[in-house]
Amino acid sequence: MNFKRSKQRERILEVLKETKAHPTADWVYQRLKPEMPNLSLGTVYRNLNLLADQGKIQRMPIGSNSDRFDGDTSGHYHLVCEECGSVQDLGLPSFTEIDKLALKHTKFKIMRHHLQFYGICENCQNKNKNQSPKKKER
Amino acid sequence: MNFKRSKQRERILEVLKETKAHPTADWVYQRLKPEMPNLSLGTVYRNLNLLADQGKIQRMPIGSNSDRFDGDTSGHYHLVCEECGSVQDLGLPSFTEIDKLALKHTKFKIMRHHLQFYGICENCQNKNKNQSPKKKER
DNA sequence: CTGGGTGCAAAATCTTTGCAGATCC
DNA sequence: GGATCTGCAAAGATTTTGCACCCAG
Repeated sequence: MNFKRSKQRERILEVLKETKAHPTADWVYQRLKPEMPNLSLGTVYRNLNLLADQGKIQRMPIGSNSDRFDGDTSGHYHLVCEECGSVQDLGLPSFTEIDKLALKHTKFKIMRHHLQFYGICENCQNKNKNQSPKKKER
Repeated sequence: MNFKRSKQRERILEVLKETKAHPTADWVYQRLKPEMPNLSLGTVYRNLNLLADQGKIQRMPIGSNSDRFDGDTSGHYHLVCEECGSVQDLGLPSFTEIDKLALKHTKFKIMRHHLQFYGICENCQNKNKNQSPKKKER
């Protein structure tokens, strides 16, 4: 494939690099819509997929309703709040030894791993002191 | 909630306990359709969600197009083939210490974690010796 | 000029849901 | 008998795609 540059793709990548929000396609779309009124959601999807295939961003398997993407491609893990669905980075580097350890237990050709922690974020912990729990994130 | 038993729910749970396929809702539906011709996909979804909420099965965050479920709720990790999309269990118990380690790095209230390895399964490794790679599992 | 990229809208997937009738206790 | 479940079909939500036009190289 011979890629050309496009303003849209460049901005999408920039937005992902700038934020810590681990956004969905629609979040990126809403974020860019004001400055690019003609932007279409289809374009956002196409470029997110393209960038992920090129390894410039990461698709995140957190099991939420919609795909999320991370502009930080360094090895790191994620905290997923089961109350509000938010995602944060864990300040802990990826354990590269895990792949080697797993290799010993399978004939699978392991390339990488993803690790997510599930729980309740600080914000929701405080909220719940006064309120009853709600919300169900699939 | 006051749950009643239903033939459908029982069979759905049994099917999940019996298989190693980490199936999708549709897989379960197709599997049961012959013996329960009136079964509807909506019922399968409802019961999978119910069983997952009750902790009798696990919803798997592997980032595939459709949700997958695991009837094995013991702590264990998964191997996801990026070629064919199949999922296998890794013969390695869950590292419970990981949660404690992560706790030290965040105020997040961590309840559990999920770990997936991505790569190429044995089957696809052999196939690729003669063929060109194909397929793209989102 | 020409092949990739975009916008738009339609289509494709996957999942949930409202409702009437069936089932469980 | 009454709450819970199911089947069915319609609706929702998310993501992909066909096509005509646009733009980078």
